[in-house]
Amino acid sequence: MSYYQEHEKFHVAVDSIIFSYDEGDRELKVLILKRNFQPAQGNWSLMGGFLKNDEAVDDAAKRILHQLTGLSGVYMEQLYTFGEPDRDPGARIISIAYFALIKINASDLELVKNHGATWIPISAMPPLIFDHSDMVKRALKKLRIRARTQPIGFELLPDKFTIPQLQGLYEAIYNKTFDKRNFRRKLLSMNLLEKLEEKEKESSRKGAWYYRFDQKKYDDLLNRGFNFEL
Amino acid sequence: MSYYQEHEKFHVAVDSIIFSYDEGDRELKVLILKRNFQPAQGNWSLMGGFLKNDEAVDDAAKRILHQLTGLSGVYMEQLYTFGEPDRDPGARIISIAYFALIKINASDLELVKNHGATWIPISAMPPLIFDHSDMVKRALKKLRIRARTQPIGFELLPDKFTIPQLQGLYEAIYNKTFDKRNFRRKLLSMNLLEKLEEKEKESSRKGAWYYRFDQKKYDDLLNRGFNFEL
DNA sequence: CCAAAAGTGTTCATCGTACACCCATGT
DNA sequence: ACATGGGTGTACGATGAACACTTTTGG
Repeated sequence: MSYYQEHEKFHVAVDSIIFSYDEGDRELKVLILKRNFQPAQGNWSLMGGFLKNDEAVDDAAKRILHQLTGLSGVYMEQLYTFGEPDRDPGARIISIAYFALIKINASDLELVKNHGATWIPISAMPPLIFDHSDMVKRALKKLRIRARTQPIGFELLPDKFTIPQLQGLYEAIYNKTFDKRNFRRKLLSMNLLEKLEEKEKESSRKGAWYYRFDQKKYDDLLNRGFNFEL
Repeated sequence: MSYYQEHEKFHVAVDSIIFSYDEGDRELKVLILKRNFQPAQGNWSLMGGFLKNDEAVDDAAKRILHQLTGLSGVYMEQLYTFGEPDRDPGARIISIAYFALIKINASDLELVKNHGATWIPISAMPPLIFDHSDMVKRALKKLRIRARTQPIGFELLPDKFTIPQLQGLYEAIYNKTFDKRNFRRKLLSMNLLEKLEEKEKESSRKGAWYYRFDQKKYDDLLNRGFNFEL
């Protein structure tokens, strides 16, 4: 105790890179907002907040996401801790960055009104305050690794989705196109998707079958040493 | 500023998982020590220390490694930030964990004397204080991913090493054996190793050729989109 | 009947994996 | 001469990549 008290203490913040996929323009987007306090007031920023006493860091990240979006039960993962002494000119802040994957339809309404937040395509990010652009860059890199290695793409789509939708998502994440025959075969060969008896009819005459990600099957396969790999 | 001051501050520590490879018994080892202050005095712990004002977090990790081993210029990577409120019963401490890869010969002497530190095989880790066992577990997982994905195995070997030595290292990391013909072929086919005109004669009659990792070649290949993959 | 997106099979090159024998040398 | 670890080549199956046509249906 007395030993601990000899040492300095620091402000600890959590900043979140919130991703979503917009099926309209087939782009991966990040939620940013105009900062409403000093320093750097009025500039673009990630959503963040300060850690509280008796609050786990994971919980702080969830709380901050909930404040902005009203969402909970969302996929979140700790990304990296940014601790340069001068990263925030206002004060020394240690920032623990998280990234979140949300379904864009599920929110989209209150948040824009309440916080002046906007979805920006990753291809058109404006400069962000402090080291927030680095955070986005690192988050995107990690997302690309994760999406190839773990079935988290589904976190960015509605529960029911079609194979062409899923392919569009992956093409947005990696910014490249895939052969639709190979893509479909590979995914279906994993036996992780359940085909529904229902078609999506908005985006084509013929209609595309809906599928659903089957978490149980995935857990089973994991236990047998299966490795997701796209 | 005044905005920042409304918020609580926290002790921030850095804890390091220090790996090395012991060619004697072909085991991957972690450096742990008997904690010499309360709470949990006398129990096994990772090496750690507190972050200082005006010190970057990376620098704190380097400083703490240097204190214990006298080494610098070592491969270190941030692992994860542990922030449960009650992870340390003495006080609320946010701990940023790093892992380091060192060449065991390069140190091994002063540190054991000065700090009561010991190299323990990962297969025989005793219980550690607080969440330090989780840290080791997570570090090992990340090391396994890294070693397959980036040429960092060499950080655990002397500059000159033989293919059988390298294979022994990878077998220790993954706790499985590899076919020596396939292992050799795969590594040499990457064109990352420079063969030296010198043999290692300790461990066999015939002797094994020394090789050296060629950082320039690797950087060149990286620029051409090469991906290391074992 | 036409436009527009969904859906389907095959071929080929590449890569991972399994596997057994000879080589060099110190004692 | 023999024991010990170092070094080599081949065959087979699996996987990833390239590629073009048919199907459905609303207008």
